[in-house]
Amino acid sequence: MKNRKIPLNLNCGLDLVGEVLYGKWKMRLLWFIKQGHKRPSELQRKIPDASRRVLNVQLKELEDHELISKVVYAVVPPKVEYNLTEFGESLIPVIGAIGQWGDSNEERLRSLILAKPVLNVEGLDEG
Amino acid sequence: MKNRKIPLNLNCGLDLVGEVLYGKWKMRLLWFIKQGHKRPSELQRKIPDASRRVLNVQLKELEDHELISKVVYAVVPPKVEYNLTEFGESLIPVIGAIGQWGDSNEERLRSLILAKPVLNVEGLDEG
DNA sequence: GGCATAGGGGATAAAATTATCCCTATGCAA
DNA sequence: TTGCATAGGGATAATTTTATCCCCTATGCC
Repeated sequence: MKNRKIPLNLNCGLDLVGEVLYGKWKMRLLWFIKQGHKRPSELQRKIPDASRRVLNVQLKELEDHELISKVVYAVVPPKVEYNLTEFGESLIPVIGAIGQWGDSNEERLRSLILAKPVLNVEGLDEG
Repeated sequence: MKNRKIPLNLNCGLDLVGEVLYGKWKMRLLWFIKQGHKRPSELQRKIPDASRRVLNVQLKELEDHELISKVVYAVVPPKVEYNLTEFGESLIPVIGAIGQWGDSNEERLRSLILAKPVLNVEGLDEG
């Protein structure tokens, strides 16, 4: 999301959404914040597969895109809270729809995704 | 989508959807196919920013994930048609919701995305 | 001083995704 | 014979996205 070599396509709604929602952890972040997990450390615990650093970066982008707002409390140790903006809230039903489709088709998706075309499997000599 | 070094996360619906829908042109491909643009050359004309090769690759993945089906006619010059499967059809409302959110917020999104933090602008010497 | 907490971020490496280049094949038209 | 339209794909380069490493802030407490 820095200086791009390849120009952005911002032709249609899908392009625009992609720019703010593409990002491995972004939808999950929005979702968990919506569920009340507002602090960075909580989010990290909710998404242990992502490093703290990565979550920070993606949170920053969500903030830049005005989907979430950040409150920094002047206390020690530091305390930070993220909240959905109204704009971000309006995206929740969309994310909900995506997640629900995934949940509804969980088994099928899982097997499709894990099904790799059989090739060069050791032990399957053809000679 | 080949041999991955980093293991897949398939924890929740969002992860699963991501695996089949992440891909710069995939949602657009599904959408255009739904609208009746079924042949590769038509799709290419609809999405001129993507190369023919790239569309082929993504179409193949959509096919592998059973969201579309492919019909090859034994004619010359070659003729191919893609159609949404029932599974792919079920995804259309979701894509519709995403695109609609983007369309509804087009102006705001466009300015947010294009708004880059001012830094090192030439002509703004600070000394 | 050393440690714990809670949060941040620069630099760089690694991985994944996209794009580019160039080749295949067929029949018809100029 | 070259050119065009149709469709497909291997190999590799370029770009973008994620991940890793390591260090930083500030305060209170033992």
